[in-house]
Amino acid sequence: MRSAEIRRRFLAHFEANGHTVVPSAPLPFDDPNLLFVNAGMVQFVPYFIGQQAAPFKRATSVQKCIRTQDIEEVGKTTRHGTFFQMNGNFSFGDYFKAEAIKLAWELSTKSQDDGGFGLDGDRIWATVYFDDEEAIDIWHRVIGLPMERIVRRGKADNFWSMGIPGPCGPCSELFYDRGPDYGPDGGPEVDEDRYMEFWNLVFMQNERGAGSTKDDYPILGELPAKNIDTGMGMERMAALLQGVDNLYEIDETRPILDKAASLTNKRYGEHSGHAANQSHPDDVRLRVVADHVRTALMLVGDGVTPSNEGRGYVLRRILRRAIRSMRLLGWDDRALPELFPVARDCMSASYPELATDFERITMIAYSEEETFRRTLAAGTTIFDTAVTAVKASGASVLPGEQAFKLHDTYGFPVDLTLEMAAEHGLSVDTEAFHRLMTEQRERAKADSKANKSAHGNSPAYRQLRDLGETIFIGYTDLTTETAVRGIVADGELVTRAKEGQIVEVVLDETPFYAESGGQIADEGLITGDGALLRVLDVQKPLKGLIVHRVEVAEGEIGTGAVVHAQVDPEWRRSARQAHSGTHIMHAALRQVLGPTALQSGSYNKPGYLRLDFAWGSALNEATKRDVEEVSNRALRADLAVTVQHMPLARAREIGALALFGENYDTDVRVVEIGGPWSRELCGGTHVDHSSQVGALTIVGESSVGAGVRRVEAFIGLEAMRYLANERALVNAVSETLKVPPAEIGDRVSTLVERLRTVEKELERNRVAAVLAGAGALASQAQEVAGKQLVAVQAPAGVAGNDLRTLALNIRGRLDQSRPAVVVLTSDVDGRVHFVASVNPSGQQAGVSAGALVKEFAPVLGARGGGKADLAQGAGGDPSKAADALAVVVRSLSASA
RNA sequence: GGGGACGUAGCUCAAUUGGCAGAGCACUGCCUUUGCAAGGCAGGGGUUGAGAGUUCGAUUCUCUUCGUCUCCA
Repeated sequence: MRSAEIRRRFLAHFEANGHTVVPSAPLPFDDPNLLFVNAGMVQFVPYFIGQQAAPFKRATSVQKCIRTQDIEEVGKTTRHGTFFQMNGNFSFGDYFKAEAIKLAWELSTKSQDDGGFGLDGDRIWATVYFDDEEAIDIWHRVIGLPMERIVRRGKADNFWSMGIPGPCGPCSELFYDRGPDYGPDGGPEVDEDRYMEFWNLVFMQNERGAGSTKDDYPILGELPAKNIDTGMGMERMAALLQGVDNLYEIDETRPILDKAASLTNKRYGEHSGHAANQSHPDDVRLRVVADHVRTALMLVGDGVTPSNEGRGYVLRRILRRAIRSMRLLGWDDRALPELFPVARDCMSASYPELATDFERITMIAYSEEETFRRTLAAGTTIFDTAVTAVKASGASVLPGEQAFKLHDTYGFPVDLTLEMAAEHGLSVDTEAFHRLMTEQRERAKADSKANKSAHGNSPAYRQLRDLGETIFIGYTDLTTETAVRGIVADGELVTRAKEGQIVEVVLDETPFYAESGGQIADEGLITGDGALLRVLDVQKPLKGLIVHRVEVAEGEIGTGAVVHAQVDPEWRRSARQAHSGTHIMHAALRQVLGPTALQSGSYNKPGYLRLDFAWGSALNEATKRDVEEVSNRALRADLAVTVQHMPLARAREIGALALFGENYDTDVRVVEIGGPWSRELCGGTHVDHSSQVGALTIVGESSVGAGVRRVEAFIGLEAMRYLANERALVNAVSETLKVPPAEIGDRVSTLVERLRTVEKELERNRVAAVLAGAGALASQAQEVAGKQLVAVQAPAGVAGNDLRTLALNIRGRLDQSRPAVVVLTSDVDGRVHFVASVNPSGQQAGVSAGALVKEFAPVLGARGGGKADLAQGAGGDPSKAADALAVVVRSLSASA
């Protein structure tokens, strides 16, 4: 049975049993503590912890998940994959243990003809928490599972919590016996390879307290509303139903593996035993490729782009690991263009957007491979020099420091270092390498820990949020009378704030828009009770909590005070223009460049907007003009801006654009400009008609990373002012150059050209003037101790580099077969500049320009120095020049 | 968020305790040669990313800033 069919049957089974089908949340999730969604229940957490009322009693989903903690183990074992899909069913205070167990059992064992998975019930085992008699009873008496296939397990295996105080509870896991080929008898306690876990049922029934370790915490009491959270591993079920050993061999990954094998002329499984730990390194590499390529496809599909931090870094690592695994298999060409289309064909049955979005996805992924190839090329040269150095020193071990530096600074993977070192007959000090890696890891960890305790998720916010949601009325009103619900100073709840303090204030309701969706926070005032608060920033640290950072400009403010909140209307008007302008620019970009140019981030504030979008190359002038033209035509057309609320699914149906990485509620706000002309999910504040935006002018276009470009524009009055400025500038230049504006370009380039020629000419003349006296000075050469010596005062005003040129020229005029020494001084604005130069013959005779300078410079009271062939310096008293030159003569005759 | 490295001619890169900014390829001209990565000679091309500091003197050292690459969290 194919994975897509497993998915379909799963959802159908639970939908038929009263569950609402909820689409998968995007992988990048709106939670600072979570890089990616890593379990099916993540998007339902607010319902489980009671922060929000669940809109449905029962839900089911197939959730995309990513786990990278064990990325090094991928391919080596059968159980680790970086991407997987968790099929789940959830109950929020509705059905509990009996129903959950029954639903799971039914679907697992129902015959395939009847829409089930058709597993043999006699080969299913269940584990339960050791004292969960209720679950044991259900398994045995209701389902009919014999007692010998019900296994009691401890807290580590069969008790679930989120790792922090909150809901928790026992679990029950379903295992399938894959038969004696896979390992010894005896159930999951003996061998979890033969007995494969495929479904975990969590019975959320208790409250847990704080604890020190993973399974050391008190279980406090029973929850008032009990919940069910289950997870059936899609890949595991697929492996069972497709009769393959592991998740790398199911229908959604095996074709990628086969493609990699055929490219590299490998035969998968040729050298490996049946058990996972008997895998040949090539087989491990093939599995890594299959796993990582699929994961990367899903990540890029969900809007993640490679970068050097956060989510983007995880993606980069995965892509690069895939590429270098191919390299280790012997494939040096571009690998991703061969593999991504295969991965797309594997996954698009369940995720059709991968096919429609494929051009954008590959643009990002392939350009990352190009970047990596450049990195590898640079690293290889550095590697080669390191190897030559090691060989030259007669050693046979490449130091760990070298391997670490290659990895840390130049991004050259250590496994490639190992492989290439071996080709040169060298080993690598891996112990030192790992020590350095650990040091770096600890540095980063210590830092992030120090950072977390500093600010982060303050409990004060949580307390305030528990008092209820802040009501946002800013879509319709800019002022309101309301009460101060709480004040936070330095992360602590306080009751009062004095004049001059900067604190955070939470109100019962607010017209202030908190920064989100790229729109900057509102500015304005909060007054009342004799106090005047200037609003500096507005943020939403928790869902449903709006926090105003304010400066207490006058008076004092206390909790409970009735205040008047007033958004600056001018500010808001401009902010609305900018935000609507962003949508218009986005639509215009997609109209001109095609649907690939999808927004990946934005920022807008009064008068200004910035939009990042997926695109591989710089926009030329004509394209920028086109985008501007389309945008401004939309403004002129005076399109109506409308806002409506609808279910997320409906919004997707009508093609509303959703931003990557944003987490949307099931009920979303859709902003339309001219109906279908621009349709985006957005919580921002907008104008009523596009003409109110006024004007839009692009002022910059740049790159923000591989495959992402950024446009910046001015909006409304700012756009007009910008253009007016430009016009004034052009007029000024036109007037100065005395040419019409249209001819400025030509005029400037001829001017620059001419200036350059004249400067060259001037330079030549100056040098010629300096060198004019060279012959005369050279003729003043004297013989001192068998050496030619020119030690003279050059004309005044010949400074630094010119003096050097002169000295070298004079030196060139002397007999090169014999030692020649030139020392010149010059009076430059009351300071002496001097140069000494010795020809090669003179250096051989033991005369050093540097040493000479050190001898006579003190006579002048100056400093200088240099090398044997040339030395120079400056400073001191010009009247001592003759004395200094005399020192030179004495020194030369003495050295003879 | 923390660490490392790099910004030099159109491109790829040099420049030994701070002391004449170079090479190869590309470009222009001439010569040689009937051509398909030809040879010779000559030449043009630089604000050493930007700004400040230390110094007689900074591509080199220090600080700031911008950009690129990279590792870790």
